[in-house]
Order: sequence, then C-alpha cells, then structure tokens
Amino acid sequence: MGKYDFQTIEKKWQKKWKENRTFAAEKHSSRPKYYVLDMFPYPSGAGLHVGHPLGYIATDITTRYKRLKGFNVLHPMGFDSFGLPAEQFAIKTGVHPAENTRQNIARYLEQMEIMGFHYDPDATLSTSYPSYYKWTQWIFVKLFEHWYDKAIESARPISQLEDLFAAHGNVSVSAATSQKSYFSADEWNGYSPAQRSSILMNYRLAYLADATVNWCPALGTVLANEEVKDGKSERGGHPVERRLMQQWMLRITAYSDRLLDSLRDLDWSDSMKSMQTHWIGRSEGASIVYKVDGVSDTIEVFTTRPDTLFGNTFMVLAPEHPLVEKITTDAQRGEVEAYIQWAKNRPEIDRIADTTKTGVFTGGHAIHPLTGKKLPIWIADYVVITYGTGAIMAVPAHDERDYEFAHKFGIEIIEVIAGGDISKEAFISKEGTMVHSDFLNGLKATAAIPAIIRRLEEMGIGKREVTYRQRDVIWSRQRYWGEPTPIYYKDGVAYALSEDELPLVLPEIDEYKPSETGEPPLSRAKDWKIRPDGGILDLNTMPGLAGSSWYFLRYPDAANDKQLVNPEIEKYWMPVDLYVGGTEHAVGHLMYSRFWTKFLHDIGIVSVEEPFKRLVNQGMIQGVSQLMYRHKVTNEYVSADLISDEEKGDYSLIHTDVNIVRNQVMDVEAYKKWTRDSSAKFQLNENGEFRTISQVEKMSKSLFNTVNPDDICAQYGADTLRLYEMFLGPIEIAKPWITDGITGVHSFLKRTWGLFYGDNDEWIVTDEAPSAEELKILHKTIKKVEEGIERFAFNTCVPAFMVFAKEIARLNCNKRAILEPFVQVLSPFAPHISEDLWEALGHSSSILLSSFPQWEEKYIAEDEIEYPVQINGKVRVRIAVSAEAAEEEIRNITLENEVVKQWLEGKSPKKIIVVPGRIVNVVV
RNA sequence: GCGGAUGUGGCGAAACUGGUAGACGCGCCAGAUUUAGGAUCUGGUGCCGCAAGGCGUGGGGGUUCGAGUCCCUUCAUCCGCACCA
Repeated sequence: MGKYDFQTIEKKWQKKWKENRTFAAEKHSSRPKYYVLDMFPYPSGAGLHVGHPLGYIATDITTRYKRLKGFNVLHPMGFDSFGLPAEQFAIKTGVHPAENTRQNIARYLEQMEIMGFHYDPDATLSTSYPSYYKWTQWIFVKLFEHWYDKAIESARPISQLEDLFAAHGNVSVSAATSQKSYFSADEWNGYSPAQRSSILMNYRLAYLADATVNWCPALGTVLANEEVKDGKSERGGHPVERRLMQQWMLRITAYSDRLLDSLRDLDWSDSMKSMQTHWIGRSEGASIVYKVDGVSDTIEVFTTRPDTLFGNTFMVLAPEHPLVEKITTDAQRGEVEAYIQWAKNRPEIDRIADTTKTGVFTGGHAIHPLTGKKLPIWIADYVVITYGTGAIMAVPAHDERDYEFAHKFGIEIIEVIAGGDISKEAFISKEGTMVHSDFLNGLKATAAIPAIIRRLEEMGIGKREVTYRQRDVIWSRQRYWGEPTPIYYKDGVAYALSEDELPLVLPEIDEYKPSETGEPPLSRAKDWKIRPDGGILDLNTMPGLAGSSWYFLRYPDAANDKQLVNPEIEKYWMPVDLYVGGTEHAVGHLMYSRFWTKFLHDIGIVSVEEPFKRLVNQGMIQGVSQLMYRHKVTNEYVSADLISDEEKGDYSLIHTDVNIVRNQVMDVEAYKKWTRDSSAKFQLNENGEFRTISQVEKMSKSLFNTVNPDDICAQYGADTLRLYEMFLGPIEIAKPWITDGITGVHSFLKRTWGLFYGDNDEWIVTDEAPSAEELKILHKTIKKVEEGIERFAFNTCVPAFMVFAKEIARLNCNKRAILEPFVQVLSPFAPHISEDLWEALGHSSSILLSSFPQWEEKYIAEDEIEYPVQINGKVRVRIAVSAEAAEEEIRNITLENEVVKQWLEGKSPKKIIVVPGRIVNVVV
C-alpha cells in the first residue's frame, strides 16, 4: 500500500490555510451567517492536554461543514487572560503577568494549529489587552450610570431618575433598589450632593454597598459565591471566611425575572436550564410585618406559606440580624452573645453537613399580627441572613425545620391544616382543610393563601411578595491582574471616568502583593491613583467574570476602536448559533453573559435578548493515573501484584508518569531517568515486571496523567486525533482518555489513502461510471454523516466513514464519481488528508470552497417497492423481504401476523412498503 | 433532602421518529506474513448449549401485532443545589 505521509501533508495544509486566510469570515454578507463559538480558554502555563480539544474539534467540524453548506461562518478564538494564576506566578517569580500571559497564549495557538484548528484571523481578542478591557470598563460605567425601572422592565439612565426624584420624590418610582426609606421631591431638592449621591447608589446597576463577603485571607481578596466550594476557595483550596466590607456590586437581581423567563426558548440541555432556574430560585409568597413587644422596630418576614399564619408560635432571626441586639433582654444577653460568636466561627462545612437545630432565646417577643399573641423571638443559624429578610415566622406544625426546632426547645405546636399527624411529624402538604384559623377555617390551604394575603394587605401589614435565591454579585477584587475599576472619588462622591479617559490602563507596580496595611496591590501605584483634579481612583479590579461576560459581542468587530461593536455588524452576527463548553460555567459565566446582554439590549447596544441560541456542554475527559506501591518504612517500590489486601496499609500510593507505563507495566529504567533517581529500589514480580494500578481522575499535570496532543499528532497525525476524539463517544459524556483504540481510526485513514493510491503509491482513480451498488454506499454515507453533524453526534459519523471505506474497497472501486464526494464529506473531520486528496483529484482551490454533497433518496432505497394497502384508512405496513420475493413474503407475513391478516382479508390494504433487509413496520 | 441526567457484550459504544439489539472500534481467538518483537492482512467473537434451541438492553409491572426506545414502579451510579422559610 502507498504511504500515507501525514506529517508532510498536515504541515503543508496548515501553512496554506494560514497564508490564504482561509477562515476569515465576511464581516457582513448577503449570505446566511453561522456563528460558532468555543468557551475561550484561560491560557495556563501547562498548555493543552488531550481533554481540551474535544469541544474545539466539534466546533471546527461544524465550521467546516457549515461553510460547505454555503454559510458565512464566524469561528473565532480568544483568551480569558486576566486571572489569579498569572498573578500568583508573578508574585513568586517576579515575571510580569502580561509577559507570562503572552507566552502562554503563543503556546496555546501553536498547539491549536498543530491539531488543524484555524480561526478567523481578524476576530481575536484577549481580555487583558487594553484595547479590549477599555470596553469592559465602558460597560461597567454604563451599569453605574443606569437604574432599572420595573414599570417598563428596562434599564434607564440615572439622569432620568434624578428628574423623577426632583419632580415626585421616590414613592412613585418602581425600581430595583436597595433604598429602604422614602422621600418627597422637596426633601430631595434639599439634599446635599453627597446625600443625593448615596441615595442614587441604591439604584445604580453597579453600586457600592456594605456586603457580607467571602474573604479569603490567603489570597487577600474577596471571592464570588461561585468561586467558593465547600467553604474553600475554588482555586487553591484556601479557607474562606465571612466579612462585612464595602464592595462594588452588580444589581443582577433586577433582571432575575427576565433571566428566568427567556430561558424557556433556548436550545440548552434540561439540566443546564434547571441549574439556572434553581440558581435564580424564584419563590412566591408574602411578606408580613410584625410589631415587637417593647420597642418601636418591626420585624419583616418572608413566607411561602401565609396560609399557616395562625400556626405561627415563635419567630426566628438569623444571628446576624440587625435587631438582635435591641431585643435581647439582659437576662439572655450572655447566652445570645456566646451563640452569635459560636455561629460566626463555625466553619461553613460544618454548618452544611450538620443540620441538627441549634439556637437560643433572645428574651424578646413579637406580636402576632392577627391574634395579638406574644411570640418568643429566637435566634438560630438555620435562618440565614442572606435569604429573604433574615427572619422567619416559625410554624412548627407545617414546616419540618420549625418542627424539629420546636420539639427540641419545647415550643408550642398548633395544627392549622388538617390531614396529617402532627404528633409524629410536620404536615407540609397543601392538600388539607384549614382549622384553628379564624376566618380561614374550612378553606382548602391553596385557597387560604390568596385569602390571607388579601386580609394582610387590607390591614396594611403584609403583601404578596416574590423572593429570589439569586443575589447581587460582588464585583470588586483586591487584586492586580484584572480590569481597574473606572471610578474615582472626590469629596466622598463616586464618579465614573468619561469615555475618553478609557481605558484606565493598569499601572506598573514593583510588587503584586497587597500592601502591608492590607490595601489592594493597586495602592502601590502612588502616582497613578491620584488624578490631576485631585480625585482618587478606586483601587479594586474586576473579577475574572468581567471580561468573559461580553466577549462574544466583540469578535465580529474586534478591531473597532470607536465602538464596542458596530450596530450593523452586531445585528448580522448575533446571536451565537452554537456555543460549546464545559458545565462548570453553568451558573457563573453563562448567567452574567445573559445579564450583560440583556442590559446592553436595554441601552440599545445589542439587538438580541439572549446571546447563546444553542448550548452544548462537552464532558470532561479524565486521565487514567498510574500508581505505584511504596513501602512506608523502607521506601522500596513493590510491583502491585505482589501485595495482598492486608499488606496495602503498609504502602503509600505514588503517582507515576502514565507515559512510561504500558498495560499496567512500568518501565523502571525510564522511571529512574525521569526522576533522576538511580538509587530507587524496585521489587519486580516473577516475570521481571513492575506492575502498577490505575485510577480515573481529573487530567492534570500534577497527577502525571496528562496525554499531550502534540505527541499524538506526531505519532498518528492530527486527522487521526480528531477522528479518534469524536469516535470515543458522545461529546456530552465525561470519559477517561484511553489511547489504545486510536490504531483503529488511523488504519481507516491509511485505507482511505489506499483507495486513491493503491498498493504501490500510484494514482489509481478512474473516470468509470459508478454502479448502483456503489452509489448506494456513497449516498448512505453522506446521509448518515449529515444527520450526525446536524444532531451534534459526531461519534456516529466516524463509523459511517469506516463502513464506506471497507465496502468500497471490497468492490475494488476507485472511481472518481464515488471518491470525490466522499472526500468532501470527510473533510470537516479529517481536513488535512481531504485537502490533499482534493488537490490530487485536480482541483486548484481549497476543498472549503466546494460544497457538501447532497444525498439522494433514490440511491439509498432504490429497490424499495410500494404496494397499495387499504387498512382502516391509517395504517402502513413495512415488510422485510427482498424485492423479488415481495409478494411471497407478504403472504407469509399475513399468516404470522393476525392484524395484517385481518386487514388483508377484510379490506384491501392501502400501502405496503417493502425494504430489503428490513422488518415489518405497522403504524396504527 | 430537592433538582437534572444516565444504566445495552470483556471495554468505548451504535440503534434519530417503537420494527432483524450490539453497527464501528478496542480487546480476545484462529489463520497468513514476518528471523523475533512490532506492524499488516483474512476469518471468528452477546450469553448458555456439541447441536437443535433457548435467554438476553439494571429489577418488577403495564401499553402494543411488536418495547433498549412509551407509561408506572423500584434499585444503582454520576452531576448540580443544599437548613431558601
């Protein structure tokens, strides 16, 4: 067989694609557009491993396929290049994060090119480039300069709000706001600039507020909830504590309803939609105001079950609730303070793991709004300050948590919905009739809810209320390597930088750590932080989420220095038609991207409400680690098969490099060379082998289980790697990387080469006319591949290619009419070999300028025979027989199948479709 | 606890709208070639059985002429959220 020299072929075509700018999209065109996007990577120092390209291969295939189908395709790539690792690397080594980032990006691009990924050369960006983050800052300024009007469900300029205040005060303004008190127009007009500024802060979509934050002392910064996992920082695993700090926040909660509503029409997976729905956590109920015995303050609670109000026997406040101090009696003060202290220092992990109820009585009482009864006020950490109002009306009879609490502390339990047995457990169902509930008695619980809300509203002590689990997001980080916040302060008032002052470029500083006094790193830039007008710049930077929340808007017009994006171009390209990336961004990146898109839509920058029409989540490719047993005392390594279960305790498991292990046998000499430790002792088994054990875990450099795509490409070629990754299984499924099967797809490519070049490396393609059988094979293949790509099931395409190659080889077919369309169909998957064969077939331009062949039904099912069958007017019968024996078979089937028999005897059948090799198909 | 998903050979997996279950690849078996190893080629390979035949898509039930696919129920695994009032 001729030689398939993938090394030469792949280099040749990669160079050509680059030189010819093959993947540049037309910015604007009369052709239909298709926008394909990968979640852009953070360029880490470790480079890409075989897990990363999975999604990139899928989008590259889609890009090439859609181009063959005649679309103007945009497929860009950029880098999410602000972030903690580069900064920590800088702290350790002194290398500027920008320099480190530049090197890593270059390495990523090189690796991508080797795998045959080529992106639009004009549509590229990095979030840490000033030309890009100018617009990230610009959006922040816009958020600062807008408020959210709930009456028209849209963002509006702050200047309009000031006009409203000057004319009417704030009572009639329906805004998403943290402003609690009301003022008249006269009052507003009398306020000082600083007073007005602090009121407006409560309305801005980007605002300053005291927030309980996740403070990570080790990193010296605040983290978003999404960046905290089980009470530790996601990056680095450092402990995180709660602290009250003044921070920039984004009022994403203004958009909660819209974020929820428009989720419905998106082509996303159910689990992704459900995660987002859950994250927003909308729940409907009522808010009720309670008077407190002896003090003028009131307690406001939120409940989803106002119907159970008559069963309310005590109140619970979160330990952090501001009223706790005021209502605590002297007798209880010591106990309350001790509890608060304990709850505060209790690690987050314990609080999550241990759900037994704890709490103490404050000594204070609230007044039941309907019965006037005195209700004891407790504090307990099962009530959290961050949800609702941080206070609840406890109804032990009909809430599991309140039930457990009341039981433990001996508090009265009153049944108000009949149907359960409250001596045993709380009855939480709404299927029941109201009892002991005054005017609600006899009603169904579901009917009692609107009834009691109406009563509370009449009395002016409660109203219908919707609460969300979602909270506003903290947008300040006390870091260096991020976008500086484009804000300055003068006389206690925060001002945004004007557009021509952007970008506010990161200053050079000599050390990247926070200052000795605990101020952010930017405080070290002494000249930078003081403006000519005496204003002082904000010293916080934005979180990593900032740059990634809008990058998809920038690609289509990435070089524009006048606008975020040209409106014409934006209108043509948005939304993204296909977005591919991992599930880890389910609630972070995707939520904020949707939020920013909606905001930019409100202010007229973006034409769409939703940025990502279709989302596909690729599963993570895991590594198969190899581990050795090392004796805890002697430090000798022992072959795994020599160790019994009882002995395992005497050994520790040590990771070794997967690249020196084959079939669970490690090359001991290679290990010594790798570790530069020739003195390591090994005990081999009787065959002279050293055996390891394997374990599936995350693919990571530190576990020595990474497989480098460059190595695979050097050994088998990029086309083989691409086909193999697609062949492994559905993109969405997580699976371990096993290189073993790769020879299968590699020999397919060799066989394909052989169809053109024969055994002696001589061109053997002929112009003979194809046979019916050959055409059938070809068209079946085209159909299968096309359907596979459309369904994003690339794993079903690869076998279709293999079957084609096998069957065509069996027929000794080397006819151009069959092979040429096949090369076109194969090209999205294995572009290098396809381009080369395309050229050898005599075409002077790239295969990407050709078209995707059309499959035709007549070739696929040409000997399908239809027999008219009349069956109750709506039944079709499909029978498995050869064309010749059709009538015979129908008779046989008739005998076997009662229903068919009746139909054939009773009425004349309407239609029977006979497909050779297929079975009876009856559709009723 | 709540929400989402997934269960098919020794393994990765096909079977899109109900219609010959296990395509394709790995592995394994046999043969050919090779000095050997590797590579390559041909044939076989769901399970039980010498065979005829029987059994098979986590378990149990149901709908249907027909169920991996639809419905109910149960178990197991994975992911997400988690005292959310």
